[in-house]
Amino acid sequence: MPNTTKVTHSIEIKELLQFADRTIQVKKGSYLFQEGMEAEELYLILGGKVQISKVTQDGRELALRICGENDICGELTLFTDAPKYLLSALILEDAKIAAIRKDVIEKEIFHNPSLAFEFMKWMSDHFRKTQTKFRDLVLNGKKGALFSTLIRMTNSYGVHKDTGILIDLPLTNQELANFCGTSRESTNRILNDLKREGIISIKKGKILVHDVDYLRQEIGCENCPAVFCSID
Amino acid sequence: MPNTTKVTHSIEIKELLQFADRTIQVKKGSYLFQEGMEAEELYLILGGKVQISKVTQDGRELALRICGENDICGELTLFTDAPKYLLSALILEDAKIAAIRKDVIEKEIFHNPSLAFEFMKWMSDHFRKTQTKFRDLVLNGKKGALFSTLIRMTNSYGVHKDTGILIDLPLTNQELANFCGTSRESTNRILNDLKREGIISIKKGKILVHDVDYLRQEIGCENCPAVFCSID
DNA sequence: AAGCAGATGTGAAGTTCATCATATCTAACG
DNA sequence: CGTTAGATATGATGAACTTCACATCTGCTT
Repeated sequence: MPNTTKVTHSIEIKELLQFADRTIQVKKGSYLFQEGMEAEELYLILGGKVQISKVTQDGRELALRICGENDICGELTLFTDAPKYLLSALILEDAKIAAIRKDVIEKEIFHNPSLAFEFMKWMSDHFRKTQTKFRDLVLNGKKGALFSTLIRMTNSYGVHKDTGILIDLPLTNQELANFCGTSRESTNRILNDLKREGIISIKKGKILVHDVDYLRQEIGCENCPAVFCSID
Repeated sequence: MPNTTKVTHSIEIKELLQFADRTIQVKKGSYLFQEGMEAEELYLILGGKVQISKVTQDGRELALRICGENDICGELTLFTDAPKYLLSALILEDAKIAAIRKDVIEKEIFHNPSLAFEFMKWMSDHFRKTQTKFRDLVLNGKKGALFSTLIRMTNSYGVHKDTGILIDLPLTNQELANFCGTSRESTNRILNDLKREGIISIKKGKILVHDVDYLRQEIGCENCPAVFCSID
């Protein structure tokens, strides 16, 4: 029975699009969904940026991901009868988004092995990203949390320049702090240390990382493939 | 096309057993697999306990899960061509374990929609557990990390007694600390505070939690279903 | 019963981080 | 161009946590 032939699968995750119910345009600053809202759809981002985060009872915010083109969000309640979103999705940049009904996706996955396979692969990759990210946060202190976040952002939204990698997203200190579970002030101090050491520089709210290797080394990065080391 | 009929699925995750290559007995103290080993199988625990953890370059250990009967481990490299285990699996209690070849599982999932569905459901649940656990670690400091770990252990391995819930696992301070990313000393101090306040007591290396609600309240627990709040 | 190894308990000192306070910078707008 | 709101920068203070050191306890072995 065991057979080493590789299973081949011919579709990609963005082909979920064909099961979309509708496509929507959402403006920067609004929410695609919020914690506690009835969860009946999951979303495929066609353009723009969406930040997924969790708000605590005492008003702090933990940012988890920034999704861009071809990312999926709102997937957490699939395969359960949990009726409500667990996280909130804030639009960071005007976005075009396909909405896919949960029941349709579940049914489709049941009948379409290629889609099921591709979706599982996505979940698996997504799990690894999340786990390694949190591992960095827990094991390397607040500095490590920030370094890890910066590295991931270079992998997801980095643009290569002569002098380093530009993270092509406008980010305030507070927004970065939300990804790290730190205070705005701590984030600011660490960023300034990095500036003084020439590791990064900041222009117009965007961070240019001159020396990613320094950041990697400081958190004992094991150079896992970039697909598992991203912020999306 | 959209149809609200609930998809029904008739198998459970333990039916993976039918695809097992072999069943093995593993002794306490040995490793089922270790980081960096060639990963060709995933495992279904039939009995005993297995702790999954990550060892850092500087020798610290972050414990992630304790798996018991009907749990799956070694699943992280499924659906990728990553050839090596990313974590280590230490046997805490003599275990009986079914080994299932990755290529067999991938193929089977491709051809068996019920299995695929059930496996996805497992992955989805597992993701939620992991994410909420880490959220607790990051948002509520080391004390919150320990409280969260204790709560999860009562859900996974708790036995109800007159005076509270007994976590039926022998755990040293160091082992608990490894789950929280803290030092042994900090864990010890927090545990002693809890003892003095009558929240817990410890007998023969096992923790009896008298007041789970106190722990829940301190970390702003949102009372999610126990299936998402466990340590396995 | 004595001895030993591993686990627990706890003070003291140092580091990391959050919080509060306040000053400065920057971009947008009349 | 001056005003203003929001963002950044930085000192000071205290809380949280780690580290080191050492004492004590506990269960196991001979």
